[in-house]
Amino acid sequence: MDAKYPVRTTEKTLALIEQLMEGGPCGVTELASDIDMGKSAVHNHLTTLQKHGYVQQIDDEYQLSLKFLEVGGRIRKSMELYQVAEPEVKSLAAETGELANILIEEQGMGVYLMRAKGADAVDLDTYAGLRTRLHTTALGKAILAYLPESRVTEILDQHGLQQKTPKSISTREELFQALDAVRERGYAIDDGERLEGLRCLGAPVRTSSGEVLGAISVSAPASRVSDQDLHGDLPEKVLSAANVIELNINY
Amino acid sequence: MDAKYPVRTTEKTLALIEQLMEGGPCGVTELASDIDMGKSAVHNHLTTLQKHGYVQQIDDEYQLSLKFLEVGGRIRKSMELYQVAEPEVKSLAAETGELANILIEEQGMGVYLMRAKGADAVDLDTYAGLRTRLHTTALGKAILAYLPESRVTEILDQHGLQQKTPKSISTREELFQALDAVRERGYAIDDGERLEGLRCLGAPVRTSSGEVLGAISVSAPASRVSDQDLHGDLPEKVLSAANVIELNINY
DNA sequence: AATAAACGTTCTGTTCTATAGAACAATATA
DNA sequence: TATATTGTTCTATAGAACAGAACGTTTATT
Repeated sequence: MDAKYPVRTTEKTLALIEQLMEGGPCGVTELASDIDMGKSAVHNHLTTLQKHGYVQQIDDEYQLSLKFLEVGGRIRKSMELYQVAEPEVKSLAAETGELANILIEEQGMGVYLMRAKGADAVDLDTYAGLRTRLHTTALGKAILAYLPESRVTEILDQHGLQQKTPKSISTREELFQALDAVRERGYAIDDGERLEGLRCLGAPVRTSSGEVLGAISVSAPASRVSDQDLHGDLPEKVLSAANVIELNINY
Repeated sequence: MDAKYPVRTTEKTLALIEQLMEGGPCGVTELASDIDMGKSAVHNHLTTLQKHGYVQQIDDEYQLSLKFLEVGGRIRKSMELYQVAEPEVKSLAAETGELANILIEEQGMGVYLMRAKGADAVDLDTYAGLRTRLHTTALGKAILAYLPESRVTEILDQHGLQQKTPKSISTREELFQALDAVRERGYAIDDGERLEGLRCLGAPVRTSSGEVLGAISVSAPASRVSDQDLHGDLPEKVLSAANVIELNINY
């Protein structure tokens, strides 16, 4: 995590990539001033990245290429959970007509592996690869509830409890109570904690030995999800999908 | 393309990433011998990449993280063609029940932006980010047909005409004839050229000024696509979807 | 049309640093 | 218990990254 002997040149390349990602296509001079490097050095880095396909030049501007999507796509494709869960999450979206997601934990953050839109799905700005704090979503809470407590506190120490909406969980006590509730029910609920008016229901996906691999969820506008749905029909569907995934993973 | 003053350290980092992508999770020693570097140097690179979230350590092995998916996802999301075409390609898949795709050209290669599976869709090993030779697919031919001829020959010089199946296009003459046919019809056909028994129909997406932005397609097993479909019903649906995309892009 | 400003790119000497190799601790193997 | 193999720490030196100056081109200004 700390890198005792960091490779400074690599860090500069990464800073450049980050800047191109945040700021979009850019010329050499502007980029150089943005990350505080000389023009020639930036030029050398850019042409090197271009040579290997990570950057391309369009209309006198440099920009990141879809090589990153290729690398990311291959990594995702190689993940067993993704292979198994993908068709199930799509069915779940089709069946409910809403938005269905898979999330995994990586470096203490939640990463969306994919989303599938049913016929009436809301259009959230989630996308494959998006990172989110675990405590802010039903998906994340479903994962946290089944991680070792030591790991949970480690994650809290690292990332804190940033609030998204007034309803968000803001203290550790509150979170641990919520996680207890998740373990009791077997699924997690987010009632407007991440986004006002949005209700989510997430269920963990675990191995036979109890290790948590990720979570799946359905998100829908509160107007379409009654309190009754939230504790009856919907959890049944999500838990059933999670169960099918677990069975297929454990052979 | 050539990088007159390449940053060698960055190239080593990229070689390491490439090796981790091809070979999967790996220890320091093995990785060092794979790419012919000292153990300590590899260790420094890995911890640097880890510090910035591109690599993670699991069970005494280093592996690439989904950070790449995040970067790739953000790049894709920022592309206007993707934003506009995504819902249309999904409808196309739903409507036909088959597999629908978007492809764009990047650095002379075709890159899949997304795929959408209809109810009966075949399960090809394509995925978002996958790169393919342009002359081997209906999607690629739809793009090549509307690129300037100078650019087409440039691409051929760079990437050649590798054959995938006995039916593949193997000479420049053959390709240019095929591209003429595409321009005449307005859509491209792949009848088993990429994969035996698979038929694809691709249509270009162009701006009002005639520039090609990419192509969309439907792929289906030959058993479900009659010769009649291939020149009647199917092109109509694909062309109509392409047209909707074009209208939405040009405002 | 002439001039100036700004750009991307080339090039080199100096400064900084990436790296091999040796040594260490920790774990696995015999 | 001894031996091999791993990941990691550390440092001197070989080597490379980079600032800055200069170049040719393009764009903006007067």
